[in-house]
Amino acid sequence: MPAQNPVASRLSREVIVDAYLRLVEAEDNDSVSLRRLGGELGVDPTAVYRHFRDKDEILTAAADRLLAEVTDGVELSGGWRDQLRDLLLALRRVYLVHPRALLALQLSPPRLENGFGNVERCIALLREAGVAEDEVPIAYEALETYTIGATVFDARATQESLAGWRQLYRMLPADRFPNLTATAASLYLDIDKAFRYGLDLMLDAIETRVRGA
Amino acid sequence: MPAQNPVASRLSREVIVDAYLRLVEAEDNDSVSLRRLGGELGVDPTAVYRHFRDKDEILTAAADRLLAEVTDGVELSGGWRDQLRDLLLALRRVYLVHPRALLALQLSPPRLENGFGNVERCIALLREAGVAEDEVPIAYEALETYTIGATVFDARATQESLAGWRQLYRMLPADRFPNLTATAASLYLDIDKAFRYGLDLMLDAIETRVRGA
DNA sequence: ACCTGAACACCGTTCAAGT
DNA sequence: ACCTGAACACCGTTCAAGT
Repeated sequence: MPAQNPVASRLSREVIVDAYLRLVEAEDNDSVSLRRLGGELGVDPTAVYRHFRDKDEILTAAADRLLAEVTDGVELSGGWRDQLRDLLLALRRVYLVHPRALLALQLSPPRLENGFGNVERCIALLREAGVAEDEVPIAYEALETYTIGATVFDARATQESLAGWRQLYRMLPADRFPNLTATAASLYLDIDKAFRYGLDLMLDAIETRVRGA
Repeated sequence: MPAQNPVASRLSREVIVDAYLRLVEAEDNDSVSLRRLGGELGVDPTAVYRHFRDKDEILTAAADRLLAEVTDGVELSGGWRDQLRDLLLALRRVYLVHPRALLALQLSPPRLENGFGNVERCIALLREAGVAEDEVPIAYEALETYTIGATVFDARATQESLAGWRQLYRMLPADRFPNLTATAASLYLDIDKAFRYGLDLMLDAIETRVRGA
């Protein structure tokens, strides 16, 4: 029985993705560099190029893993409306924590993996709701783009930046901005609530449409 | 009459912002570096630091100028619904062309400038519509976040990336993804139309609520 | 008062060399 | 087959020096 080479196969796609997710979670820093990733792995910064074509491919692999958790972590019950709502809120939760990795998905669709369960589910629920067949794609797109777009935008915000806007609006000349100055103090107090408000608007309107049909 | 120093005051905040917007418009490149900006201005790359604290402040100044154009470029007519719709579509148009500069606004609200007209207008229209006073802020937030978030997300997409997702979804195993494979060919054919669909859902629901009140 | 230019501390990525 | 390490071509930003 020959001695195992202790250096052989220390790295793998899985180990690299693990380390990457550990780093983004540990630091609220904006970005994880390959040099930091190499440090975390105890390996030369360029070693990961033996397993991934470029940095984007690492983000993509990480995102696929995260997306698979969306449907795993949520058990759906109730009518199509509640299920659709819970699914999109679960999607938001994942995007809130890892906006950067998940945004990488947009530009390079991953090959053949496991993160598509939530999309299948969403479309199935829209059909179940009775949305007209030719409206299903566009309705899905609207819900998806709202959820992802608004969430990635919200993920960038900080309490300071939100308070900064409130204060700026409050200080504006009241004669030229009567509505804005009056509303300023109530803005951006709960961005999650605002997201849910908008989602419910969309679901309300869909419900009304399928009832009328 | 003393000779003017030909070098004096070649640079100004305005000239720098002009050059910056010229560059982002000319190139579909991802980012404009300060070295390229210096080249465009015929000046050392670090000269702009005499007029702006950092790169973000340049983006912010550019964004403020763009926002002012939102209300300038659009003449509003009709009821609150049409006006609100036109205003948000005009906001989308500006964000589609300059997503990066406008995103800089989110984190550092500009001092005392002229880009807030559209916000004042939106809130005024929601009041005019008859939205309950305590719902106005959250309704505004939902509409704003949808418009900006979805648009910044859409601005990143390319015809190739959209086609890539269509094809990926189409190739998935039909037994595990019956709805997704069936819908795949109809997805992402017109993302502007999808945005308008979602916006109309929201406006429909608001209309229904204020009628019921 | 404003611009220059060297320098600093970073990036992602390539590629010949090691083992 | 996989990792190393020097190198390349970039970044944003600082700061002493020029005029």
